Amino acid sequence: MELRDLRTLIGIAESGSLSGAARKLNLTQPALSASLKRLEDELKVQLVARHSRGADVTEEGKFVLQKAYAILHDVADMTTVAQDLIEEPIGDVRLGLPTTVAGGITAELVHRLCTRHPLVRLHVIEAMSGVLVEQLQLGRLDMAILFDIQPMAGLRSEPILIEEPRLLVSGSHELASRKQIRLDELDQLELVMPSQVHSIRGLIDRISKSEGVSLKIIADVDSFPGIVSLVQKGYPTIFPTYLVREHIERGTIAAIPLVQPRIDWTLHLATRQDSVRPRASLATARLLIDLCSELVVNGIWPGRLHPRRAP
Amino acid sequence: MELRDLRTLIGIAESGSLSGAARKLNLTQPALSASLKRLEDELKVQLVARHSRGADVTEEGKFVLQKAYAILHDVADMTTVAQDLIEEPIGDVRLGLPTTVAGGITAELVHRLCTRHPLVRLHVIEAMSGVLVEQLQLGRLDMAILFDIQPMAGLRSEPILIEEPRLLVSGSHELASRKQIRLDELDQLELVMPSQVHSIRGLIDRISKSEGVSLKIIADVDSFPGIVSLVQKGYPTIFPTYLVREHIERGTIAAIPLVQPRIDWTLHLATRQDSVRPRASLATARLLIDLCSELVVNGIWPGRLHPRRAP
DNA sequence: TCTTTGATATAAATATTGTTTATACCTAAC
DNA sequence: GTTAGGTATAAACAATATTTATATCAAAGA
Repeated sequence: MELRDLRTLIGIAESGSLSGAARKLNLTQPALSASLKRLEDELKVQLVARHSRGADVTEEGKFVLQKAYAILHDVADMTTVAQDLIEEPIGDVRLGLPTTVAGGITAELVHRLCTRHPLVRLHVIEAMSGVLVEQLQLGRLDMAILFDIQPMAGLRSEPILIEEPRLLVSGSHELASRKQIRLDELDQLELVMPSQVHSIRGLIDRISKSEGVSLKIIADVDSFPGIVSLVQKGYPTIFPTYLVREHIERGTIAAIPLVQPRIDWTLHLATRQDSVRPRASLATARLLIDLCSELVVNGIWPGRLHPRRAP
Repeated sequence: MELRDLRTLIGIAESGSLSGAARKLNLTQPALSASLKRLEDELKVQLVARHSRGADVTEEGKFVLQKAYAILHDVADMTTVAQDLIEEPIGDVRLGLPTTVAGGITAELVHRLCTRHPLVRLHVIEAMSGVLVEQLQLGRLDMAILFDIQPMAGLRSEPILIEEPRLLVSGSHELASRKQIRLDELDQLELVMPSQVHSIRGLIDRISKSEGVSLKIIADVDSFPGIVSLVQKGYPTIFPTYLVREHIERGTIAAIPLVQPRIDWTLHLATRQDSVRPRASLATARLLIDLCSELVVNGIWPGRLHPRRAP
């Protein structure tokens, strides 16, 4: 089946005759006749009742007609999308970032976006991964960085990079000089962690359970500065290192790689796909991914590029 | 634009190369290449990045691809609908009927449907017109007979017949022998009527207001048998005559045509259009319309066919 | 009633368009 | 370097949609 014949059907429905449709579509009447016949033969339904004063769409035809309109409407949508994609990006973009990511990239991203795409206005919403997924689905966000996302209708997601969280201890902690540490060694420590609504906590809980290690978590702290100060006071945590980079450089916090098992997760950029004017989203996504890749390649953001991004 | 090229794009996306898509679509690689070029030229966007190891859909291409899937999905839907239309009708049909219609046609409709389309199960829901519209929109009904409907998304409606309500008085009433009556003569009478949620009452109210006639309605009665017994006790009403046919023949109720202004309304059959398997609905709709037309033509149902049904 | 008008159907010729064939070229992998 | 697997391009070819020309039909009007 081809769109040509659907356009024919619509033309006939709207003009009430094959000849009328032919005039409207700049074709001859036999061409219309043949086109309609093609469609009817393919669907094996009589769509149009021809008579000497014109032609009427049959009851059956009206059902098919309805679908034909929907299809051609979507086709028009598609060309609109394509048009939009080649024009200068403009409009609002609502970007959701998890706490552990937002602090490190927001400023630079906003700066680059202003420079490269001055007509795009960026709204950054910082929240937990779970909240971001919800907001995305509700349409309140255009895109978000998420952890280990599963495919969802209307969303397209792309892996960006793989992060390895580390054991963070204060610089004066007895473990501070360790080059690596096994998960089962942690059962002696009094840890602080974010609560289970954070995906990192969920991951740690799952892994420690499957490894048969019981961690002593003495407090759930859903505050990044709170966790940092607790680490410095002697309560270790397992956390991505990006945001504590300065502390590590100053030596006030040590970040010890975890081995056996190795723990990592993938950061994805998930984007809503239903927009009819997606160019602003697309431009932002590109800058965002470029920025993240750059930070990782330059070693500023500890982690490695996802294989699909750096082959 | 034609579907051929959209299929090409999807094939390339799914196989990761032009040659792969060509194999899958039973075409040669240059044909695919040309098809893709056509699409890209038309949309003026590069959809696929070609390289020596295959081809990747670009970011822009993914937006277009998404729409392409939607379109071809709808095309598949359309063929399903068409298939359904030529097979033996089967399934459940939920039909909504206003009170003044249900009593007169339900039995015969069920009987005919059982005979002609034994695989179709009919559910008749009797309710007020306003309720029926709601239920239709909510998807709880497949079709309904409604009064003076306005076009709505997802519904197709077709006029069936025009009813003229009459003044019903008891056989012994002083007006019982009148051949016709003007609306302004009714201001002396003590009337009963259905409440304003019924469309007949809304119509009467609008007309009497615009004609400057104030009717004395002494009770709102939302019960058909209630109204009939009140008429017999001496309180006239304005009502369709179909359901009181027997009373009229026995002379216990007289039905007096209203003139100046003439009052009428059109009964429509409204059908949901979003079903993927509409043949049962369609078959039922046809029987229903045939039945109504028959009753009108034979004079059993007072009214006249809509001009579009009886040219 | 006969003619005219405006519609559709059909067949053959034509034009367009998509497809294949043949070839060149590119790049990653061996 | 050679090979394998990919894409691009041009010309020949095939398929198919379109036009032209004609036949047919039904309703409206003389």
